[in-house]
Formats: sequence, C-alpha cells, structure tokens
Amino acid sequence: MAAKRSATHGISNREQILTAASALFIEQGVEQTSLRAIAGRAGISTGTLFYYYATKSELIFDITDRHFDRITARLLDWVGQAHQSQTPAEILGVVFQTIVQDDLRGRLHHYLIEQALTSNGGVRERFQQKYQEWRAMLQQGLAQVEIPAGDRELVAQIILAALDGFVIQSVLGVADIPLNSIAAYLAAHCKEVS
Amino acid sequence: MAAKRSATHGISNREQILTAASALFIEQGVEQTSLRAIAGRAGISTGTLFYYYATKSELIFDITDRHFDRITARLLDWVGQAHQSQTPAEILGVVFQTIVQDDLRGRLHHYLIEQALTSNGGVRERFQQKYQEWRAMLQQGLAQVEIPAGDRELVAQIILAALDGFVIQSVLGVADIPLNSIAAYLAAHCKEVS
Amino acid sequence: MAAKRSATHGISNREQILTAASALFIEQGVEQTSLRAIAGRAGISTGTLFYYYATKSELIFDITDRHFDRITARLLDWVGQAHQSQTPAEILGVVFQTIVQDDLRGRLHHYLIEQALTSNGGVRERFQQKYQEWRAMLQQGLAQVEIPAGDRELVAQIILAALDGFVIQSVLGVADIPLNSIAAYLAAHCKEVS
Amino acid sequence: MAAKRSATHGISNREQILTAASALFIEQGVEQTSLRAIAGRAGISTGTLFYYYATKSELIFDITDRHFDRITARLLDWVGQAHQSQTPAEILGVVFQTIVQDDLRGRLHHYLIEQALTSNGGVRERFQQKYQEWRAMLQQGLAQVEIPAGDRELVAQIILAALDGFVIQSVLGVADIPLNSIAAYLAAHCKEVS
DNA sequence: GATGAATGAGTTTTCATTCAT
DNA sequence: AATGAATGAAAACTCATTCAT
Repeated sequence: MAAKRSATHGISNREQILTAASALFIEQGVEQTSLRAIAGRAGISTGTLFYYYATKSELIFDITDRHFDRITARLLDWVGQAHQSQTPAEILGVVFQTIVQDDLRGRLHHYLIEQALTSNGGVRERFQQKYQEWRAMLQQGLAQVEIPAGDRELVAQIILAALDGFVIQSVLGVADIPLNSIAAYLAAHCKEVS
Repeated sequence: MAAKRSATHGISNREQILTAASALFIEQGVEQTSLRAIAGRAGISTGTLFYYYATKSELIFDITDRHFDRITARLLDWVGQAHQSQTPAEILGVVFQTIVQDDLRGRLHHYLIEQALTSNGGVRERFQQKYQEWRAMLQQGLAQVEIPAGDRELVAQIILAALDGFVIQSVLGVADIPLNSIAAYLAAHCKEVS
Repeated sequence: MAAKRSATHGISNREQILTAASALFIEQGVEQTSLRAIAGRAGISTGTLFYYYATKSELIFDITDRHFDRITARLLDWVGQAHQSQTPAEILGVVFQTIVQDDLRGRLHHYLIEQALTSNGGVRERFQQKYQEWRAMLQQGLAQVEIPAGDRELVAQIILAALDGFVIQSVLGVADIPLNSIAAYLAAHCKEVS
Repeated sequence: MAAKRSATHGISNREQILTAASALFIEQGVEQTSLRAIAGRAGISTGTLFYYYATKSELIFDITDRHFDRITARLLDWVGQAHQSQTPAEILGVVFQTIVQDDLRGRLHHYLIEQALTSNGGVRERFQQKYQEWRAMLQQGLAQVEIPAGDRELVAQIILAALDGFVIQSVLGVADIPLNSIAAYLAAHCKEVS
C-alpha cells in the first residue's frame, strides 16, 4: 500500500501526489478535495493518479502514515533533546509550542480523525496504535523532568490529551491560549506531590 | 436563522428534522449525510426539508446551536451541583465521565469542528465564543474545589483542553483512559502549590 | 384574466402583486423570479398570490398587458403633443429619448419577448397586434412632421425597428449611441426625396 | 474558455455538444433547455458534458462566441461582395434579407441577449464589443454605396439598430415587413443630403 | 507507465402548484 | 379571501472510477 520503488521516476510521482494531496487536504478538507484536483496540482493525469493509488482511501491511508511519521519524529526529537533545555517548564513548553502551533498539521490531524470515524478502513486502528505509542514516548520524555516515576503515565496522558485540545482551539482560532503559562504550571505542579 | 415556531405542527416537523439530522450526522458524519437521507428519516419530502432549511448550512447551523446548548446545559448542571459531591476528585471525575463518555455527542462535536474549519459560515465564530464561555463556566465550577483563585484560569484551560483530547481518544476507541485516576491526580496536584 | 374588482381591497392586492412582479422581473428576469419571491415582496402569502393568479403565465400575461399599455400611452402622448415641439428633428428626438432611455422598461420588454417566443400562451399574438398598433400610431405622429404621405408607412417601420434596436443596445450598455444626431439625420433625410 | 482541441475525437464531441445545444436553445430558449437534454441529444452522458463544460455558463459562452462569429462572417461576406450587386438598394437589400430572415439565429440572438442581461458573466461585454465591431463593418460596407463619408457612421447606426428591430419583429411573427421597400427607401434617401 | 475522455449514480437546490384550515 | 406548510419532479453540478489507447 505504501511506496514501492521502481526503476523510473515513479517515486517522484508518488511524492508529487502526496505533497499535492496533503496541501489540498489541509486547504479544503479531505472530503472537499477531488482526486482530479489532486492530479491537477501534482501535474499528472487522473489516470496516472489511479495507477499509484487505486482508491482515494489508499491515498488517504498513505497521507495518514506520513502525518503520523512526522508527529512521531517531532516527539522523538523532543525526547532526545529534552535534557538540553534547562528547566522542566522549558522542556514542556517546547512540546506545546511546536505541536500546537503547527496549524497546518493540526487541520490535517482533524480531517484525518474524521476519516477514521467515517471510513471503514484501518485508519482508525492506526490512530489507536499511534496514540498509545505517543503516550509511551511522552512518558519517556518526562523521565527527564523530575516527575515521580509513578505519576509519569498519568501526566503523559494528561499532556497528550491537552495537546489535542489545544490544537483544536488553536485551529479554531480560539483566542488567548497561554501555552507558556500552562507549561510552567504543569511543570511546577507535577514535579512532586504537595 | 434558528427555529421560528408556527401555529400548526410546524414545530413537530422542525424537531423531526433536527432529530433525524443529528442521528445521521452522528452515524455517518456531516458530509456523508445527504439531505435526501435526512428527509427520508424525518418522514418528509426533500421539498419540505427545503421549506424549513433552504440550505444544508442552515441546518448544520441549527444542529450546532443545539449541540452547544446541550454542552452548556451539562456544564451548568455541574457547576450548580458541584458542592454535592464530597471530594474534589469526585467533583472533577463527574465532568470527565459525563462529557468524555458521551460518544455520540463526541462524534458530533468533531464533525461540527470540521464544518467550522471547512465552511466559511459563522459556525467557526460560534465555536470561538462557546469555548470562551465554557472556560469561564469551568472556572466558576472550580471555585468550589479549593483551587487557589490565581490558578483557576489556567486549570480551567487545562481541563477544557484535556476534555477535548480525551473525547477524541474515546471516540477513536483508544484503549485504557483512566479517567478517574486522572481526575484524582488533577484534584490532588492543583489544590495548592507544592 | 385581467383585474376583476371586488368589494374588499382585492384591487390593492392585485396592484401589489403586479408592482412586485414588475420590479422583480426587471431586476432578475422573468425566469429567474420565483412566485414565492413575488409574494414575499408584495407582502402576501404564496397562497394569496395563487388566489389572484392561478398560474405564473396568467401573471405574466397581466404584466405584459400593463407594459403594453404604458408604451401605448407614451406614444399617444407623443402623437398628441408632437406639434408642440418646433422642429421635426426635435419631435423625433423626443420619441427616441423617452423610449430608448427607459432602461427598466427596455429590460422588461425583452424579457417579455422571450416569454412570447418560449411560452405557448397568447403573449406572442399580443405582441403582433401591438407592433401593428404602434406602427400605425407612429405613422399618425409622422403626419405632423412634413413627411410625404406615401413614405410615412415605411418611415414608421424604420423608426419602430430602430427604436427596438437602440433599446437593445442601450440595455446592453453599448457605448456611444448618438440618439440626437440620429433623430436629426432621420428628420432631415426623410422630409422629402432628394 | 473556448474550445481546446485534443488528439482523439474530442473535437467531434465538442462539436456534437455545441450543435445539440444550439438547436435546443433555438427551439426552447436557453433557460428552458436542461443540460441533460443537451447531453441526450448530443448522444453523451451528463458526466461527459460536464467534462467539456463544467458549467452551463461556459457552454453558453461558447455558443455565444460561435453565434457572433457567424454574424461577423456574414457581414464580412457582405462587405466583400457589396460591389457585385448593382444598385445601392440591392446591396442594402441583401443585408436585410440575409440577416432578418434567418429566424433561427434571430431567436438565438435574443436568448443570448437575455443571458447577457441576466448572468453577470462576460457575455454582456462580448455583446458590447461585437456591436461596436459590427457597426464599423457596416460603415465599411457603406463606403461602396455612395453615401457621403460624413453620414456613414450615423447610417450604419441606424441600419444596425433597424436590423435588430426587424429581427425581433420577424421572430415574433409580426406581419408585413416590406424589407425590400425599406432597403430601397434607405438607399434612396441616404445617398445625399436633399 | 501514462493518459484523459467517458461515465452514471449521486448531491444540493429550486419551484410552481395544491390544499386543509 | 387568505394562509403557509407540503410536495415531487426536475434542475445544475460533482466525482470516484474505468478503460482503450
């Protein structure tokens, strides 16, 4: 279902399609984007598009994969570099900032959630897996933030959920989300039981 | 834009439409639900549907209104009855349980968010207003939970975001969301600065 | 088909309908104007509209009648007052100006022509009658303009046709129609054979 | 916006569509002709029609273009061959006869005028351009009819307008339009100032 | 590998007209 | 006389998908 290499520049076409599709999905939503439009922006014919993706669902599937990979990569980065930031507040702040403020990915994220709810495909299962995965990664990252080992799982859960919630608000344009204060607050209060 | 009552049983028809539309939106998503299907389930003709709602957007708008009213009502309930539960943990737990576990409303919520992102209409503005409103209500409710006045705003923000996040996970079927432990943890750690 | 008086203020309603319909026909064209819209602007219900006009065709018929009456009245005026203007050029100029420059009536005229071509009704026959009638009236008016009696019929034909032609151009917004020069030219050249 | 040729028999399809559309527009009027009917007569599916013309407006636009081209071609013919006819009266007579008596094109002409008035599209602007163009062509043609140079513009205006007027009457079926006498009269009286 | 013309079932929307009250 | 809710048939438009080349 995902990329199969070939001798010619098929890969390049696949890239072209995925890039075009991502962009259009973000701009207009998944349902509102026609395959013809995707082919058009990718600079290929609809026939060619169908050569690579026999179904719109398949294409959405690949887009989802990519999207997940990017989120995961971002989290990995964060886990790896977490110790470089001095204070716990700063460490948390970084996640909040980078994830919440990427509006484009935020929009895509929600369009894909809708696909997960709507389409029968495996998208939903992938989401379930990924959320578990991200939770685990967050937990790892938190190990470096002086949070008592026993609390890490809960804190990771809260942060993961809050992230999604703030992404929603950001994407909707809800005003006044004091991300930094929130990160600081969480850092301070989760450090140890009062 | 919202319901105009009439002498005859026009109300009944409007109700019928809204009920049918809500149900179908929840089952299949907003985009996937055709007006014909709504009319069919409501037991009226497409022409009659048009008589009440000249546009799919208008109908969505009314559905959104209703949805918001229910959420608000639920929060009002909670604010009013918060003192009846004994412990802060219990008080928080109630919100989490009642809101997160109403999967149907959760689905609708996210379909409507997609509408807000996609359609240019006023739906998005309504969302912005409502989120501000709900945040304020949460703050009020928290006044009864021994949280230092200065922190209430941030805590309300966190809880509101986390609620949305958990709704997403619940709707997606992500396993193992220990809502009660989370409520307890939040109640314990937000009570006062360590 | 036309106005039947009644004891109550039925007449007033009829007037209301005709006024609203004329206005909307001119603004949007006959086809584009729904009966619901007419009823709305007339301040009555669709049911009432149908009480007065059982069919859209009937309404169009009455509007056409009114329109014809106004054109005829204008021509009658002109015939009656033709001698008051001094020069033949001025006399002709008056018809051209008053008829061509009434854009609203011009639009309506062409929308009604389309009805005549399209609908099966008697509208077309009415047009045929009226054009003959108007031609005769023009001929009468020309009697006062020193045109040799033998030529009057042809000149009336030419003027009548040219009028319609200039109305088209005026309504379409074609630039530079020197109506006065044209009237002067016609007056000068038709007076007598060179 | 206009025809783009393709390697296969796409041309044939486009032609098919334009032919079917023209015929139906003439028979029933533009508004009364459904795209389905056009597709039906063209022997293609509605989807295919959409493939060539994404919008009814686009199709109308192309039809308009074609219609204009034919009128222009006819006038060009006339300008080129004007000297072959002997008398000025005959020369004028040719235009009147050929243009006025083509009832089909006359009907189409008026349906398209309605489109120009109704739809906001570029149709109206095209009409304005074309009328200026035709006026200039008529002027050129008149150069060969012994009309004093100074009068040619006015005469062209009058003839152009009268043409439209007679087309209307012809299409409406108004009786007794002595086109030849009129041409003769115009030829005689415009030749030189009395 | 690549094309793009072709399709048909589907969508939202429109509206003249009817009729019980 | 007057209402306005109700209708069904039809309109324009959309689009994922197929297939001959």
